[in-house]
Amino acid sequence: MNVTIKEVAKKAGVSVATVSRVLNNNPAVSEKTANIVRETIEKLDYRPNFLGRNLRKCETNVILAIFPSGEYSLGLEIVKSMHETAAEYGYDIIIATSYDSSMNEKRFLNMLFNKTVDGAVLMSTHLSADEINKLSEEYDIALCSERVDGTNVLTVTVDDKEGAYTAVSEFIKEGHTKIGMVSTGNGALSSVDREEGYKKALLDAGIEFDENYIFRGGYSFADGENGYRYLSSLPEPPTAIFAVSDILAMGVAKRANRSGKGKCPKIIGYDNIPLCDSYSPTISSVSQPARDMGREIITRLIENIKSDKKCREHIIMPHKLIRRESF
Amino acid sequence: MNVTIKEVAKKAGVSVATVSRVLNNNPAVSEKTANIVRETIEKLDYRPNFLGRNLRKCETNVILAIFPSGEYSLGLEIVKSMHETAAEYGYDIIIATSYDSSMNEKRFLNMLFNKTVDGAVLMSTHLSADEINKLSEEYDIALCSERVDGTNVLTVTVDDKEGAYTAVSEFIKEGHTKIGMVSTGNGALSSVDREEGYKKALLDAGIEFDENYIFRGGYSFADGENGYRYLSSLPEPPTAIFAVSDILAMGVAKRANRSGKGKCPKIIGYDNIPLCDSYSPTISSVSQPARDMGREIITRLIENIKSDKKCREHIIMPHKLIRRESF
DNA sequence: GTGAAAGCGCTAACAC
DNA sequence: GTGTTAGCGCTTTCAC
Repeated sequence: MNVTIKEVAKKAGVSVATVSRVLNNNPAVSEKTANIVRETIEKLDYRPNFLGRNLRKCETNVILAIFPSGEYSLGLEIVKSMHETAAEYGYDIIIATSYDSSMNEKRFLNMLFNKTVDGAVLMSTHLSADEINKLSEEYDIALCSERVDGTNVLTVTVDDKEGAYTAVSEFIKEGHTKIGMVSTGNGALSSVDREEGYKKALLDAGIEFDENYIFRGGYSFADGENGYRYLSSLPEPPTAIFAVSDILAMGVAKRANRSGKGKCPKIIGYDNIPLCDSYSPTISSVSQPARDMGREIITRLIENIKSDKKCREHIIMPHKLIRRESF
Repeated sequence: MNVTIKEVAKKAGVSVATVSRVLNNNPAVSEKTANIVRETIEKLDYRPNFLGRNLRKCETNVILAIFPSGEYSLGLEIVKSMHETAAEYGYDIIIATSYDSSMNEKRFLNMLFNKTVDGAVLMSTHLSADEINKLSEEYDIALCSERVDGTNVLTVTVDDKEGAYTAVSEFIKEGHTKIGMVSTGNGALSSVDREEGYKKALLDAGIEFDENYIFRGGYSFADGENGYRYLSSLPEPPTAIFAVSDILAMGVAKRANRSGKGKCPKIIGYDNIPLCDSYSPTISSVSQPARDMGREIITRLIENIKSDKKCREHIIMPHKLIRRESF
């Protein structure tokens, strides 16, 4: 067993309470005794056991971030920023990857129930609005980047509809009228919202919406490739394609560049992941302010954890279209 | 406060000891009482508080994985596999990203000292061999994918020298004699070893080694681009380039494809990350068996944690050259 | 098969 | 300014 607070107290000739006070920078201890204690701690190479502290305080200073999958690059950016922000407040982030399985997700949420973590950020979830609301009554949770209809919990998202609207409007501004979209078919609200934005942009420009111009698949690069294959096989293939993620856009770009069929369509992706700058061609994208999102969600969540009044705001962050070679 | 084991005991008309036994599937409790307890647990929606359990047992069933950075794709693969393996044993993995800073690394290692985690896997480290050895005397740690000279701890790596040797030998087999290398200059042993392999392959084929054919930079895509710029500016530019990571190889490929200068060199990367299949061109690569590495390291580490004899083996996993468009 | 009770390492109320 | 002491929620010996 390790050296405990008791041994420090004994060796330093003070009580455990005093050692604890020094440990927690309690000012009510004289400089002199504090120094003795600190020296003893040093000498004994004492490290406070957080298990004891955690049990006593019923808190762990750890926040769980549930991630859909390792390939979710935007999420990595957000998590990085969450890490940094959390560190400022003395919190740690632990990442759990659900691999898009609701079983995994529930397994991880157990960490809330059994007090292993103080709160959780869901970066994507399979829970229903009801489940989320119920969870939020007892625990500090937040949704990040993916809103869920009918929930009343702290949420940070970008306005997906607006983002898509901006992208498609840019296409239209440059004269495109046959505009394809590569979306996902799993009912994720972010995709649904982006489809809304796509439709609205067409509508506002007096272009008729044609369901055939939307391809719906999964999230992978290969899905992007399939999207291009499908769209380019239409009788009147689109001259511009909007994809709901950068990875999808890259899949589209790869196939488009190789097809040799006529002119390559213009492409805009979504998320503005770092790879956009590196891919060949570089990919235009609707940027979500990952850093700000991470900072915002963690700051608020920690406030919720510390105080007892719960902020349940839905914060919408601004987006930005970044133009690169693909458009 | 939540419902505790005490309340369950009271409600069920048994002692806390019995409830605890049921919780831990201790067979020494009669089916009948067990059922009553289970029903009560259900009824009260009782969730055991792990903080209590952890303190008592002085273990958390959590393993820390220290990651160099979010961009380390092979690491993501390994971690995924670590997750899965750990789950089988009832352990969780928490990921900490050091962003290649030794300060962060030390901060995270505190989790070992303060008992927040039962063990740690370092996927890359700035600690010295001495520090690691010392750490390993008291804590269960393991090195994964990056060995450190002079350490005596559980380690899983691929043979970097061999992997590089294989790649470069393939180039030679196809008639290349001017072979460039894009390496890193930070002294990481994996890079050093790969340079050794590169040299040995040349030597064994009777090709003279020329220091000018090695470019040393960082780990990023841009470093790969710089590597190509440098190598292609040599009086006799290489016809084949071996890069110590896939991201570097992609940077090389991007610049090479765009330069228009003569014929595009053949390229082989390292790690075989998923993006190799998706990049344009697809990238040939030396594959590290990420899944097996993750499984191996976690299985052994958990064994070490549970038993008290420490396996300190250095396990070397086999590599494989995957050929794609870039070679 | 079950219960009483000690104690894991720590913090915080209370007393002095 | 410092010490005493009562737990936080759980597991586990030791009785019975």
